[in-house]
Amino acid sequence: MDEKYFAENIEEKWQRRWEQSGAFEAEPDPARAKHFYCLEMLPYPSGFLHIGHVRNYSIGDALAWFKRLQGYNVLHPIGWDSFGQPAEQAAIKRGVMPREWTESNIEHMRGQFKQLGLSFDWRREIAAHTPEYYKWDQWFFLKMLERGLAYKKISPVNWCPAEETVLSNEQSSGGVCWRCGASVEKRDIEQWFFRITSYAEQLLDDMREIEGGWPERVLTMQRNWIGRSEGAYIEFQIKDTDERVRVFTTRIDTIYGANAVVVAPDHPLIERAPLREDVRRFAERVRTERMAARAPGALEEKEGINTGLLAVNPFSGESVPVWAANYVLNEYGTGAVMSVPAHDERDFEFAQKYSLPIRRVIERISHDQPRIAHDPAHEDQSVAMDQAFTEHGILVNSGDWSGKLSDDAKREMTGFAESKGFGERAVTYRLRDWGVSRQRFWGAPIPVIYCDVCGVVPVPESDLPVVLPERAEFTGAGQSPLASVPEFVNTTCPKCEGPARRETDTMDTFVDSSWYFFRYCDPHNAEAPFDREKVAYWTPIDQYIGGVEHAVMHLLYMRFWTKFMRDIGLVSFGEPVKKLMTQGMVVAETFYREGEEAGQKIYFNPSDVEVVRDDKGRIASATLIDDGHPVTVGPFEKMSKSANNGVDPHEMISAYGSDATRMFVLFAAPVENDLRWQEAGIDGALRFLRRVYSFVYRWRERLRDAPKDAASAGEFSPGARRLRHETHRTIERVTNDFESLRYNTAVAAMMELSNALGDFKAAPLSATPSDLFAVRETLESLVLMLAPFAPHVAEEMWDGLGHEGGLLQSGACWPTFDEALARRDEVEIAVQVNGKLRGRVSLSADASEEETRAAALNDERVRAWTEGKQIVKTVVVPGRLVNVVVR
RNA sequence: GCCGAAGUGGCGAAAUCGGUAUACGCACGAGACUCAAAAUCUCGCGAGCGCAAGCUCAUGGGGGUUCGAUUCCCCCCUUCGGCACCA
Repeated sequence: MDEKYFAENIEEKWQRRWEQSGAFEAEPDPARAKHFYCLEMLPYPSGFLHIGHVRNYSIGDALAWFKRLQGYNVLHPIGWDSFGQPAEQAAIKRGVMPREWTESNIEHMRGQFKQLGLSFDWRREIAAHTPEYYKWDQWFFLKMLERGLAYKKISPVNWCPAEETVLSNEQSSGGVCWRCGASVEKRDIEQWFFRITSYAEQLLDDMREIEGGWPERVLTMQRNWIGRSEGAYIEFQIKDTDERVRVFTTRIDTIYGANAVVVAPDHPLIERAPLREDVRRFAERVRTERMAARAPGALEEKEGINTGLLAVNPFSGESVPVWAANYVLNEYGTGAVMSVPAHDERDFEFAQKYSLPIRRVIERISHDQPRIAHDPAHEDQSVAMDQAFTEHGILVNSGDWSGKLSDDAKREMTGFAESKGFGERAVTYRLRDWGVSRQRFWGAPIPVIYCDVCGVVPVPESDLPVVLPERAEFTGAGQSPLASVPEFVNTTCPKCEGPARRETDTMDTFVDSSWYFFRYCDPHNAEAPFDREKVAYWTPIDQYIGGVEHAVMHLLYMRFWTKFMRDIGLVSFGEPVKKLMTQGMVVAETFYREGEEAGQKIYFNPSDVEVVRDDKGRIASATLIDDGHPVTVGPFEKMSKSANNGVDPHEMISAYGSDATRMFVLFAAPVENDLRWQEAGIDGALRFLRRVYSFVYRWRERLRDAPKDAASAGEFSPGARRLRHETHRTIERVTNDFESLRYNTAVAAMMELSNALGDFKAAPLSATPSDLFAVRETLESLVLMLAPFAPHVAEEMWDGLGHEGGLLQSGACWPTFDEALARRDEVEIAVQVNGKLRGRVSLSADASEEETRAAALNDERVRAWTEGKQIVKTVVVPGRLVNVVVR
C-alpha cells in the first residue's frame, strides 16, 4: 500500500487480478441457496459511453457487489443491443459497413466498461447482431408463427416520395425527410405483427404479481397504455345503403345525445361509400399529416368534414350526419365513434368548432332538488353549456330510459341492444399489435420465404439462422438494402424446391431485448435458446435497472415475451422481473459550433464554457474560453440517446479515477431523479476516498495488535464508545439504504462516519487496545461498505488492513451491526409552543411520555413563552418533540 | 393533445410514518501549516432585523385540513419522460 492514493496506480492492477481470479464469474450452484440476478438494461453500442451509462451500470454494479458481500451467488452479465438504425445511417453517410461500425463501437465501449471496473461476468457477453444470437430471434419468430401470434397485415409507413424509401419516425421528424427535406407521405404496405393484444388481459392481471417490486408510476403507465375499457359496440345503419357503422362506446347511457357519427379518415366506410371528392382529399391529407406529426402538440386542432352520409341512431331512430375527423383513430376500437358533445370533452370541442348541436342527456344527481325525469322544457333542445359534463348522473331526454342512473342505464341499454341485435357488450384495448417489420438491413432477417406456388413458407428450423449478407448497397434511397442483394433474396422453396424469394424485412430491435436476459444464463448454447435448468436457477431477474424512458414499450414487450415463453413451455413463470428500478434521465448540456462540413458539429467540454442563465435556469448565452479569447458557442442541446452528443466520461475517469467517478455519480442525486450533469463536486468524492485511504494507511501497522474481540479489549473511553456507536449506526443506515437503492444517502452516511473517525482523538502510537479495537472495527466496516461504490480502492485498503487474496476470496462479508450499540442513549427533544420551535431538552432515550412533558414544560425558554398563558393541551411525540398549545 | 413524474440555500441534495427544514457534499469566506503554492487540517456559511440574547420570513405560486404540512387535499405555473419505426 502506497502512502498516497492515486487511482491510476491501483485500478488497472485490481482489474487484472479480478480477471485472473474470475472474481465475477458465476455458475449455477444448487448448494448455494442464496442467488441473485442483477441486470442493467442492454446498452446500444453507440460508440462511446455517456454519463447516463456510467450511472446505470454503477447502480447495478454497486448492488451486485453488495449482494456478493452478503454471500449471494450473483449473476451480473452484459451484452450489446447491436442491431438498429444508427449503424445503417453510418453506412449511408460514410460508407462503413454496419457490422464494422458496430463491432468497432462495441470494442471501444467494452474497453470503457472495463476501465470503469464493472463487475461483469464477461464470459457471458452477447451481441444481438451475431448469427448465434439472432438465430434464436428467428426461432422465436417461427414459434410465434406456429402459434398464430405472428401474422401479416397492411399497415402504414412513412414514405419519402423523392427517394422512394421507407423512413423511421425519427428520420421523418417535422414531417420532412431527414436527407432530402421532401414532405413525408404515408404508404400502406404489408408488414409482420405480433399479436400482443391477445395477452392484454394477462398483462394487466399479472401486474398484481409485481406490485410492490415495480414503481407504481410504471405500472400506471402500462395500465394506461394497455387502456382496457368496458363498453359496447353499437351499429348505426347508414341511410339509403346496406352499410352499417359499428361504433364503440363506454357511455351507451349518453346515446340519446349523439349528434353525429364520426369515423377515422382511414375508416373502410370512406373507401366504400360514394363520396364527394373533397371528402376523399381531406381523408388523404389527414392520414399523411398524422404519419408525420407525432411531436408534442400534434393534432392540436381537431379537424373534420361532413361526408354527407346519414346514420340512424338505433335507440332514438334519429338520423345524424356522418363526419370524418382527425381525432378518431382507426387503430382504436372500431375506428368510429358516436359524438356526444354534451358529455365528452373531445366531442364538445369538435361540436363547438363546427357548430353542431349539443344536447344534454345526463344531469348531475341532486339530492336537495330532485328533478323531473321527463322535463318537457328540455326535450330536443340544444342547451347552452360551457363545457362537457363527463360524470355519471341521471338520464334525461332519453326516451324510456330517462330517469335512470348512468350505471343502471349502461347495463340495461346494452342488454336491450343485444336483444334487438344491433349491439353487444365489448371490452376494447388501446394496446395495438406489435409491428415488427422493418424495411431495413441492420436487423435479424425475418425467416420467411415467398413461393409463387406454396405462398408464405416458414424457413425450416434446421436452416436457421438466415444470415445477413456481409455487404450491400447503402444509398438511403429506394428499397431496403437487403432487397438489392440477389444472393440473399433468391432461394428455393423449402416445400416444393422451386424458385422463391426471401422476406427482406428485418425485425424490430425490441425483439432482441425482449428475451436477452434468458440467453445470459446460457449464452453460447448452439442447440437451443438456452438450457431450461440453467434458466430455472437464475431467473426471474431479481433486480432490473434502466432508464424510465423504457417504462412502457421495452418492459411491456419483455413481459409479453416471457408469457409467450411460458406458454410454449420454456419457463415456468410469466413475469420476468421481480424488482424494477427506473433511473432518471441524465441531461447534460452540450455545446457545439457548426463545423466546416455540412452537418458537422464540433463539441466543447462543458467545463471550458462559461454559461449565463436566465431566471428559469435556461441558457441565455455561452462563451467558450479559448486561449483567453472568448468565442460564443451554440446552439446548445440536451443529451439524447440517439444523437451521439453526450459528454464522454473518459476524461473524467482519467482525471479522477473510476472509483471517484462512480461514487460521485451515485452520490450526486437519488437514482430515480433526473440529473442535470455537472462535473463540479466530483472533487468531494475523491477527497473522501483519499481521507479514508490515509486513515487506513496511518493505522494499519498498529491495528495488527488490536484485540480480536470487544470483550478482551478492556474499558472503552467515551470517545471510543461514541465512535463505536457511529460505526454501528452507519452500518444500519447504509444496509437499509442499499436494500432500497438509496445510494446518495448511503454515501453521505459513510462520509459522516469518516468525519467521526477524524474527530476521534486517539493517535496510533498512544492508542489503547480498546481504541485500536474501535478504530479497526470502524475502518474495516467502512472499507467493506465502500467496496460496492469504489471497489478498486476498497480492495487496496482491505489488502492494506492485512487481508490476503482480495475481498471476494478472503471471506470478507458485509458488516453487521449491534442494535444496542446503534441505538442512542440520549435524545434531544424539540419543544414547540403553538407549533413554533422554542427550546430543546436532552433526555434519556427511554424517558416516559410524562417525564418528557415535564422536562419540556420546565425548560426555561419554554416557560418564558407559556408564562401567564393558559395551556390548552400538550402533544408529546416520544423521542422527538413536544408541542405546547397555549391561549 | 393524451399518459406518467418532478420543483427545497449560490449549486447537487437531506428530512422515507404529518413532528427540530436545509444532514452530506460542492462553491465561497476566514484561519493554521508553508519561503511560496498545491495538498491537508480547523472554523463559518438560507434571507432579513439585532451589539447580543433572540425575533421574523422561507421548501414553485395561491387556497384548505391540522396542535403541527417539504410531506395530505384542491386550483394554477414551470420543467422533464413516453406516445407504438431512436433504443
